Amino acid sequence: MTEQEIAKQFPKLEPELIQEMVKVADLKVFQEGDLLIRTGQNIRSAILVLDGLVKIYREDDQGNEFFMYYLDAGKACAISLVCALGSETSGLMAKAITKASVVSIPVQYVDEWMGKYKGWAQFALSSYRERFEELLETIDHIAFRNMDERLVFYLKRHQEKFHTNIVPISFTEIAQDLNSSREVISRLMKKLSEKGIVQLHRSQIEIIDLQRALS
Amino acid sequence: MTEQEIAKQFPKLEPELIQEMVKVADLKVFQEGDLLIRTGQNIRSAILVLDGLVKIYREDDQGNEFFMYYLDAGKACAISLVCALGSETSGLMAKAITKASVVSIPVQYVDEWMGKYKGWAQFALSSYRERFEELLETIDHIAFRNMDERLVFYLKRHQEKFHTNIVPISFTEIAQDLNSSREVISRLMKKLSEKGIVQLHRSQIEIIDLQRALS
DNA sequence: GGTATATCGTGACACTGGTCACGATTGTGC
DNA sequence: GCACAATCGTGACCAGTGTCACGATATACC
Repeated sequence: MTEQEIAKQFPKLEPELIQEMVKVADLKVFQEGDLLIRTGQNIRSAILVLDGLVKIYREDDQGNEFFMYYLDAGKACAISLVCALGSETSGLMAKAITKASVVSIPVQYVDEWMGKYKGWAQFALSSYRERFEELLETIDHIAFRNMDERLVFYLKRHQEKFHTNIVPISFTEIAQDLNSSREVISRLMKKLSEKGIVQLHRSQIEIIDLQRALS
Repeated sequence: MTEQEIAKQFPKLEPELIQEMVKVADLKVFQEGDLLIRTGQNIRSAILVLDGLVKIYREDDQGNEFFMYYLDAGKACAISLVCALGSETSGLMAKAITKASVVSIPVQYVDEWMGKYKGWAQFALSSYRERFEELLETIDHIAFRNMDERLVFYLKRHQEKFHTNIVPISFTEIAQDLNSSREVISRLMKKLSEKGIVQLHRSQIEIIDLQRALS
């Protein structure tokens, strides 16, 4: 982990802060499918994503999981900041869906740097803000929208984060992410393909034109 | 607005900060039913609740509103901090449900104090954290629970915030808050009263024993 | 090639919850 | 008392979606 690597993804942090970070933080590399944060785990470090993509889920006591949002390079897990400060456990799960490098910062520094480096405080705040907005958007969808609209939104988010029209995710996994069932996704996907919005292939979906879903 | 009043509700803020706050902030008093924040409004000040109770809603473009949480004395509207900093508009609505006194802090100070007063930065962060947790809890309910459980949770929150077993809210309003319909609430309430969990009176509900709802 | 596994399609059915229609009850203002 | 509004109850119906059952197809591994 070099200062350049961090500075590139987190340009708003002060050089001195980055120097200190290199000294005290760990670089952790996760492989595709690895869990960064497990439900119920006591979180002891804040997490900044240097590279790769991480999926954040909410999990309830019955083991239902619900996809909330992606974190990519330059983003921080707001929940890890929350829990780091409070030493609390969380009902959250973070999973690497590509190979991912993250900077892991021990609890005490998260707090200490808040007063010491203005850039850090601003970074933490804007992380909260962005995650907060995403949560609100998520609430909108589950509160006000039907499954068909939510599915389109799901595909759209994937398209935006991966910059590709190929979604290599099985219906089963999509169903889990949306807290639905495979059969429902299957039915809705059929409708989307009939409308020419997507093309279905085995184990992957090709997005043709999501705009058309508005009609 | 005196320093004592503020210090009483916000004991963690530095005396110097409170002095400055008295100088630059406004005290606004809202009557029951008044809107503090309107959907789509550009928010120009952060809001701290000194007294009374405020209800926070999410509203979508079709005018559906969805109750998220209460703010009481000593709490801040995290969204007003968000939007204050970013000068953005929000899809949110804040309504006074009792007579409420709030401290209204112009945008520029919200940001300035973040570096100047450690107590302020910590207060802002912990506001985010608490609101974030509440949002997660809200997501749990709409994602994983049925309307009957959500209704019980709604009553429970009211009981906790108001410290009373009398809920003076019409079925129509509860239905709006839960993004449901009056008839559904009516049916579920009947079940709850048959189980002895609540007693129904005109325009108000008496909570008898919410614990029993678990069975 | 053959077997196991993952993935997907689909019809039948049930349940939750939203909508409609109508009426009953209670409170309010005159 | 009387008109009116707000509140609540309830039956009928329907749409969305979760569940079950079963089969079809593709992929992976031996």
